[in-house]
Amino acid sequence: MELSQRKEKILAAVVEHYIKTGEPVGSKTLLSALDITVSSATIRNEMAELAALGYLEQPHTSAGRIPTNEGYRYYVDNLMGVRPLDDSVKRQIEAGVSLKNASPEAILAKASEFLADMTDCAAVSTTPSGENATIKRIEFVPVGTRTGMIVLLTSTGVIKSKVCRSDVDLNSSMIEKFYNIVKSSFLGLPLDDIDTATLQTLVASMGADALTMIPFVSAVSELAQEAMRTMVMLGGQSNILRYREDYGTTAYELMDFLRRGEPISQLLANSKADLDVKIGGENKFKQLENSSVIMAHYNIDGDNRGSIGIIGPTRIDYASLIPSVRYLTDLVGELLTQTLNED
Amino acid sequence: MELSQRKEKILAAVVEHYIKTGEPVGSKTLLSALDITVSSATIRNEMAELAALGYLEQPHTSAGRIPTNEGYRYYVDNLMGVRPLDDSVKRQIEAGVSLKNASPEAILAKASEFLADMTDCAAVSTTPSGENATIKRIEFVPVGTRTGMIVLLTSTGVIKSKVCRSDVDLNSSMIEKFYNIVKSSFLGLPLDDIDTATLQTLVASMGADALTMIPFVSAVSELAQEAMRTMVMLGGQSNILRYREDYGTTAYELMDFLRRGEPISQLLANSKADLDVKIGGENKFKQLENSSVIMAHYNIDGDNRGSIGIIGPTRIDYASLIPSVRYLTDLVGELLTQTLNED
DNA sequence: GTTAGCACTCTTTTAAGTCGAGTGCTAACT
DNA sequence: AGTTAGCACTCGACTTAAAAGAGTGCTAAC
Repeated sequence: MELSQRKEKILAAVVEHYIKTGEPVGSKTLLSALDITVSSATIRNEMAELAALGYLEQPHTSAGRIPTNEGYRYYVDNLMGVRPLDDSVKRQIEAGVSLKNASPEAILAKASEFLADMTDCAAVSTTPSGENATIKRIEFVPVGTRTGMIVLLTSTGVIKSKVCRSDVDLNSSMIEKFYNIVKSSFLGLPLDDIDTATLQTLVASMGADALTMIPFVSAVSELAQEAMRTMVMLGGQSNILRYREDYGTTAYELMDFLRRGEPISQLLANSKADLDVKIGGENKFKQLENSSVIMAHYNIDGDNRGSIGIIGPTRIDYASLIPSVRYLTDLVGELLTQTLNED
Repeated sequence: MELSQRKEKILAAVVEHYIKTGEPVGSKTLLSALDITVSSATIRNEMAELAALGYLEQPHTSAGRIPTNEGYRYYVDNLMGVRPLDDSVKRQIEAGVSLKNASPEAILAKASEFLADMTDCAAVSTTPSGENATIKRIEFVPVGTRTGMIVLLTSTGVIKSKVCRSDVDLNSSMIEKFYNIVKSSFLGLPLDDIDTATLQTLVASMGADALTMIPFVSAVSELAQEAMRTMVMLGGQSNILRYREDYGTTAYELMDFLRRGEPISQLLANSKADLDVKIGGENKFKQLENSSVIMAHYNIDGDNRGSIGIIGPTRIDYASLIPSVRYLTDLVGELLTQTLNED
């Protein structure tokens, strides 16, 4: 659908004004905001046509126009000027995510917290997917006579630990056996290769040692499960209250939706594009009917590994927020790549 | 301040009715809720006196009475029947906090989440204070040619890890030296004994090895700092919206207050009593002017170690929530004690 | 194709009036 | 002295009416 240049100008102005004020915008307001030398009547005509095309709508007969989801979409796809980020903003973002020697979880948690503060939206991020991760290292740290702590380190830098309780007193030969099993059967193994079937054949192959080793092996398997699960980091839920009246659903429902990480991670994972903007109903979830999501993927070693995004009202400031999310996400990707390659 | 038995009965009825409905309660309503055989006029007289004493107040001239903070206080201290918990509730709580082989952090996070769901309030918990914790174990896990991961385990079950980057390539003698230092200088040491002064004397005593060992030692010190810092676990922020109109401050301010863990941990730490109820302005923080906090301490090995609490409107249901918080907190204490002693 | 003008629509604001819950007070009663 | 019925009074909540204001759509002229 091609629009005349003037229509585009008007649509852009409506979107931008509405984003800024939250008020329906009328023909006169538009006139002063626009550098076009036409009368308000002309603008009214144009707006009527834009409304007929589905880009604008009226809350009620005698109010100004507000963009429809399609209007926003057209604006984001064709009209929005993607001005490059200000250097000061860049530096601000850099300062916001830099964390020395931190774990991936900590970096991502910090990133969503910071992004939320910066954008006044709720922000989410997911930890790197465990899909292509392998087991890099497993350590056993004895703690008591029958207990020890197993520490698992993945190729994506995730570290998980778990207390493991043996059925008999520990001794050095057991520990040695455990390390042998680790070496022969776990190290370098993709996380998602560890399922009950492979575990069973492994246990079967251990013969007499099986009984004493089972707690260790199953602990490792549980750790692998945990390490594979992508976690959702949430930040700035309180910002939802900032634009309360813009979210169609009640603020409560939205917050509740965010709290359950599951749908969020689905939301973020479903998008294939490098940077994705979902406007209103474009999201599958009805709780997000009146919300927009701006999300980007970060890469580790060039591999698409996880996402960072913000959730705001549909009248979110796309033009300035999209570059910010993009920049921050790239930065986090670099940071994570760097952290992991130093290991 | 001693109140006549009838006044107490009336005060209790007002408090309980207001807690239940949120509406100011008048003399006639009270009459039917009370098993006293007096007229509404008598009740009015009594209520007027209770108001003069500062236990009740009127939102406006022609409305019923609501309790003042002093009224709630008197109710909580003298009137509230502390009926023992229902067995079904107990079992529910037990199911809510039980988590096998979990870290203290996970247990506490789960506990506040569960408590929030159960009480419809926001819930908080703090991780065990590092005050009396000692270093139980330190492990070095080599990961790259110059990097490794240091894992620190405290006597309170906290596990922290950090990447450590050496200035020169790692070799086994360095690692051995590190373990010697750990053994002689760190193991068993209280976390709060590790300050820059002791570190400096330690480094000084190492002579020629100082240079290569500094990254390791300082990583250990950072880990100790981290392990000592009590963390605040937050749950059920969205519940704040449930009683939005009851919180004097805006919901936003309150959520924002919760988000910064610092004041919360101060709040919880400041109370010395085993179980503490702070009503409205009794809290130092102005964001909590119209909120009540019910908090309890959990003990590990009989030692007061951390707190769990809920934050709700002043018209929170003290009588039934206090025992719940108490029970859950005790349970968590037992669980943590058990988890730690098994190690 | 553009524009001035104007009637029309619909929300928001303001004002006024009514209703009702609940009180405080007085005077009588036990 | 304590209790109670009765009643005037207060003040918010709700209803209705009217006025104001913003903005449109349409028509007719340019």
